[in-house]
Amino acid sequence: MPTDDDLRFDDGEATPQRLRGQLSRLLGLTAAQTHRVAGDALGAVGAHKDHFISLAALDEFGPLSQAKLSSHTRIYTSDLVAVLARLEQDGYVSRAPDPADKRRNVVTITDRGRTRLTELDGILAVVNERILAPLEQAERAQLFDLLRRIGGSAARA
Amino acid sequence: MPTDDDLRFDDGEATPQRLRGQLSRLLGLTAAQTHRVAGDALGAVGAHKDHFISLAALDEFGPLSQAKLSSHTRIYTSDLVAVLARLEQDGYVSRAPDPADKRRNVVTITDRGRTRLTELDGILAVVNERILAPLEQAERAQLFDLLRRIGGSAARA
DNA sequence: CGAATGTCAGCACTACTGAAATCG
DNA sequence: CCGATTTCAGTATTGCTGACATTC
Repeated sequence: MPTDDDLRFDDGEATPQRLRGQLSRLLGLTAAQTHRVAGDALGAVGAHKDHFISLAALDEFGPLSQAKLSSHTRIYTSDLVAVLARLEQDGYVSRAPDPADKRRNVVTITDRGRTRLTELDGILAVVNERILAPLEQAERAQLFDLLRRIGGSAARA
Repeated sequence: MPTDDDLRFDDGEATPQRLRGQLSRLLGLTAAQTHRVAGDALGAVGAHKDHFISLAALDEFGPLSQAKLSSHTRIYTSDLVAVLARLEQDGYVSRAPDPADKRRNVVTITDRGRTRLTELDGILAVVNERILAPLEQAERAQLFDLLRRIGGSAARA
C-alpha cells in the first residue's frame, strides 16, 4: 500500500537552471514517478500495467486476435505472449484457436476478468487521484489536453 | 538527424476509452517519445543526456565533488563514473584529487566543455521547439507549471 | 570505530529486434 | 512464394542496489 512519501522525490541539492526548461527531463522525472506509484499499486495485487491495458481492450472491443490486441494496446506481440499466458492461467481471459484462421488465437475476457478489470480500475483511480491532487479539475483536463497535443497521435491513450 | 516522423506514433487501432484517462500511460507515452527524440539528437553528436546534465551543473555551480554532482543532477554516483570518464577523455572536464579531502575528486568543466555545453544546449532547444510546436507560448508555460506541480519536488528539474 | 567517497559488478525492468514454425 | 500470426530468444538501455577499498 502506497504511503504519502511515494509522491516525493526531494533530497538533493538545487537543480541547474539550464535543466529546468528541458521538457524531456521534466516529463521523464514525472513519468518515472507516476510509473512507479502505479506499478507498485498494481504489483501489490499481483497485477501489471499490461494486464490492465489488455483487459481494458478486450472488455471494450470484444474478442480479439493477439495481433489486433497488440495494435489496440501498443504492447508488442512478443510481449503479449507472457501477458496472456498469465491472464489465462489466472482465469481472466480464455484463448482458443480461431476456426476461421488457424494462425490466430481468439482471446476473450471472462467474467472473472471483468471483475479483475474493475478492481484494477479502482486501484488506478486512487493512484491518479493521489498524483493529481495538487490540481483543480479544470487544470487536470488541461494537463491531459496539453499532453495529448504534444504527443500527437501517440497521445491517443 | 531527426525527421518529421520522429514525432509521430500513429499506426494502430483505437485506444480503449478506459485508458485515455490514465495519467501514467499518457505520461509514459509522451515521455518515451520525447526521450527518444532528444536521445537521438544527442547521440548524433556522440553525446548523452547525462553528459548535458553534468556539464550544465558544473557550469552553473563550479567545481564539484562527484557526490555533490550526483545530488545536483540525480545521477547515481555509480553511473557518474562512466559519464565523467568519458567527459574527461574528451577534454570536457578535468578531474583531480581534492587536496583537502583525499576521498574526493574535484571535477571542473573546461573551456572545451563550455563550448560543448553550448552546442548541446542548442541541439536540445531545437528538439524542444519541435515537440512543443503545437502549443502556444502561454500553453507551454502552463504545461511546465502543471508538470512541476504534480511532480512535486521531483519537478524541480 | 562509524561515515563518506569513488569504483566496480550486477540486477530488474522495459522497449525493442530477429528468427523460427505454422498457416492463408 | 509471399505474407500474417504466434512464439521464443535475445539485445540495449536505464534506474537502482550491493559490495569494496580508501580516507575522514
